[in-house]
Amino acid sequence: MDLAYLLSLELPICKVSDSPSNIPSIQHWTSLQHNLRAQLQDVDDPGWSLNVLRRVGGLDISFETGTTGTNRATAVLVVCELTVNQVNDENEGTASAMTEIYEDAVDVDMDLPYISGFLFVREVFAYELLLQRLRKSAPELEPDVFLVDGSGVFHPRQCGSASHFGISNGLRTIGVAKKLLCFDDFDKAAGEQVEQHMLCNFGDNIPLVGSSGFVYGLALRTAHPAKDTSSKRIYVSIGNGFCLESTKDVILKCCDVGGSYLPEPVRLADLTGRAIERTCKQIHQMQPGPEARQIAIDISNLLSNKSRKTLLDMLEEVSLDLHQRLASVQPESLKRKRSTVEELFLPLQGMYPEAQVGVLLAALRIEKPWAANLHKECLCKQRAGEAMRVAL
DNA sequence: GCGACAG
DNA sequence: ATCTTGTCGC
Repeated sequence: MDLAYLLSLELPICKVSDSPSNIPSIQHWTSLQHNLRAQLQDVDDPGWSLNVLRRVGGLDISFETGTTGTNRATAVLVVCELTVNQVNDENEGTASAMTEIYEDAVDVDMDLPYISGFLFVREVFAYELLLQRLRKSAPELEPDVFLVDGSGVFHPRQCGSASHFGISNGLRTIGVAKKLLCFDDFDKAAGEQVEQHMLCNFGDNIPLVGSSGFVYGLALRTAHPAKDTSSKRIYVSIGNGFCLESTKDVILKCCDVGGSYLPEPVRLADLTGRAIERTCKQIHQMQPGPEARQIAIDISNLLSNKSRKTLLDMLEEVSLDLHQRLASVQPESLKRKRSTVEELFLPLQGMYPEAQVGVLLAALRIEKPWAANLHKECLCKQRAGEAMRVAL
């Protein structure tokens, strides 16, 4: 850890003029990582096998674009279910696919800067919130394993954010990084060795070995050469609850179902976060203020693609002033069955009476084709804004 | 001494 | 993480 680098970030928790020993948080975080590392489980849970894998979670955070100053972001949890296709046109035994069965997003406010080696400070709090919300609203959908955008044991103290999240919450986790992390035991030279090594076929991999001999993880080719000619690979590491071999097996299973080099649940969480951020940006141009993010996230969380489409059609059919408040729209003017208006429009109006019609239309236009079959409970049964806004 | 460092 | 531009492929 380079202290000059840390100080140059102007951490709000310490003054730039402080001497290195006066950075309590860094020391605290470091010892927390050492404590957690001692509890890390790097062998398979008893009874684990790839055959029992049913659900896989993906966690990712997307950042606000454009606006300077405030550092807001959207954290997303997606849960996918592994489905075995009955129809095997080839002689292979199991052709499988992954379907999104759960999706949740929360607004996060990042006060703290990103510091290499301490990613957990920024991200794990949001992941824990998403976990609590999952356990509260759909405990039966809890995944068998969580894929975390970041690394696990591939870390200077062998406790990256994936391990941190897994150990703290007693979960099986895997770290999925898109870039190599370099530190004293796995330095730039070791990293270059790995990057130069060609990985040609799906599943090809080389270990990430530190100068101490410790195996931090794998560089893994996860794209099929026919589909993706680029040399993109991911760097996977044990998070918690698996050995490295099983970690690799789970990742490969999540990768050969989609068209990306990213495991499907992580890819979908990423797409969802980006879609929400795009919508936030559009809303923000019409109506500056913090409520824009909340509306975009609520609409994404609470309404299925189908319900959003219905509401959009309903509101577009009647000519409305985009600047008028939602509360001023007469439900009687909407050309839809009374039950449809009661289930969709009235709850929406109750949630955002003050919002401009144009803002709601923008939020309803969010595109998430990958979630086409995702079912959401009807709006009137949901409680709006509950625990959705957090400040980290 | 300088730059680089998962997201 | 995000911005950018062009390029390749379906």
